[in-house]
Amino acid sequence: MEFNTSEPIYLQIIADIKKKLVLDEIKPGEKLPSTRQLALDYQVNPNTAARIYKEMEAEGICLTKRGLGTFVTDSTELIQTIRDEMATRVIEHFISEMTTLGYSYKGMIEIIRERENQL
Amino acid sequence: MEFNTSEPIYLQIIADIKKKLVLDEIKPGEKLPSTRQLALDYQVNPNTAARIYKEMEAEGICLTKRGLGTFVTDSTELIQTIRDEMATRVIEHFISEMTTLGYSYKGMIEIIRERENQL
Amino acid sequence: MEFNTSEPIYLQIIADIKKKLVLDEIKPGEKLPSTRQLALDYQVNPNTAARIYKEMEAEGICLTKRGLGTFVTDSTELIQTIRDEMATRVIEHFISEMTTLGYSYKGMIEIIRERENQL
Amino acid sequence: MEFNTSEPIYLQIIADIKKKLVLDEIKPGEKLPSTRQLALDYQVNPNTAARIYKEMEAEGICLTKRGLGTFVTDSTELIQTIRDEMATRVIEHFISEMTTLGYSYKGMIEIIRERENQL
DNA sequence: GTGGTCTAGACCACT
DNA sequence: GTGGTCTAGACCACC
Repeated sequence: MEFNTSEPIYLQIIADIKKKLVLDEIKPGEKLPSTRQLALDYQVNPNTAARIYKEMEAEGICLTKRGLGTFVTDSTELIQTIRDEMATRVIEHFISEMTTLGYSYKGMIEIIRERENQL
Repeated sequence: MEFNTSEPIYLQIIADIKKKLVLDEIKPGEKLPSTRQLALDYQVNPNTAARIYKEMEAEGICLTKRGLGTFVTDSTELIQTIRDEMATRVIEHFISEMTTLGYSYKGMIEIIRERENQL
Repeated sequence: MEFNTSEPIYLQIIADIKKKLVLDEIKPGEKLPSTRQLALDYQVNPNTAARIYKEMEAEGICLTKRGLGTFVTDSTELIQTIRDEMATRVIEHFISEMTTLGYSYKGMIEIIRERENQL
Repeated sequence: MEFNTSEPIYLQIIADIKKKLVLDEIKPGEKLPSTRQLALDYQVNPNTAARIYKEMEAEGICLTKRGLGTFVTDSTELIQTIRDEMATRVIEHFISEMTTLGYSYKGMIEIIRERENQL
């Protein structure tokens, strides 16, 4: 995985893990790799890996069981909520940007249709 | 203008100026306020204001004439290009994100329509 | 290092670093000194040092990894490209100037030979 | 004439006039345009035009006769000297730059020959 | 420890 | 008056 230099690495990795969750590549309740393994997987500092689980735990996405490891939440509702939150953020950002660029809602829809036809 | 604490002030101001450019509130070839004036307008340090114009000049959006001031490029083509580039980047980002979140093009259009009706 | 008063210090330092790069005194992918260290090395303000790396990053010569430091690009191709671009610029400038001064290509070669013999 | 934004306009114009002198487009002893006319010719501020003649006078290239105007020196020797000085500066700059880029004298000659053949 | 940003204030060259 | 550069020193996020 390549990192964008402008956004914090740990946030990029969290976003990556969330995507996997949402796309069901990681199943609810599944065990996540250890921080050491995570550090190896993403080629980052173990401190950074630890921070990632800490942040995700604070968000309720995963929880750490002492001596067992870190597990994804088994609440499918929470996963759905995450998905919705992510989508809402993406959409609001999109509409706000396009509006300042002078696009109407109609124009946005049109341009998405165009893209679809280009496939 | 209020600043978001997470994004650098100078980038927020650049984005603001670009918006004005794209929305034709600033005309091609027009003189921009002096760095000192810009600093007063946005309540920032003159140094930060200078940085803004330097950055924009590097992007080709404006050019400075020694002792005279800073001027927006008079190339309407370039302005149009900037607008198109901005739009393209926004759209591609949107589609890529929404696709990984499991949305179809149809779904995206639908959700935009919903937003429109909520206004 | 002594600075020429007419050219900005930060540009002189950038030129110095580029020279080292081109002459292979700095290897591709190598870590550059921290901004604070660079400031000490060249006896300039840390701010000026930071500006140097920022400028070089904009040129694609180096890239910074957050919290780790600044690294020279590991692309030997890019370094070669930089070298070629620098050489091309220098040569074209030379030929154009000498031509307007009334020199022929033969005359240019002759004068370089003379200089060589003066060593 | 287009101006380079990084070098002072008055120096660029002086260089331009010197070229004309060296290329014999301006003859020794010839009357130069008035500062007002010069300002119009180059589309610059009259202050800048005045500065140009002042600087050139300091270099001995021209002299102002009260009520008559500004005249180029009629010393062909001086013009030759100017030509030589310009050439020397250009050559030294070239050799120093190419040397730091790792070129030998032989290499420089070769590359000039190549350029000649490309014509 | 690393770079990124910002403020404050100074000096300079150019128009 | 205009931008360009530089110093000094502060705070922050990141690794």
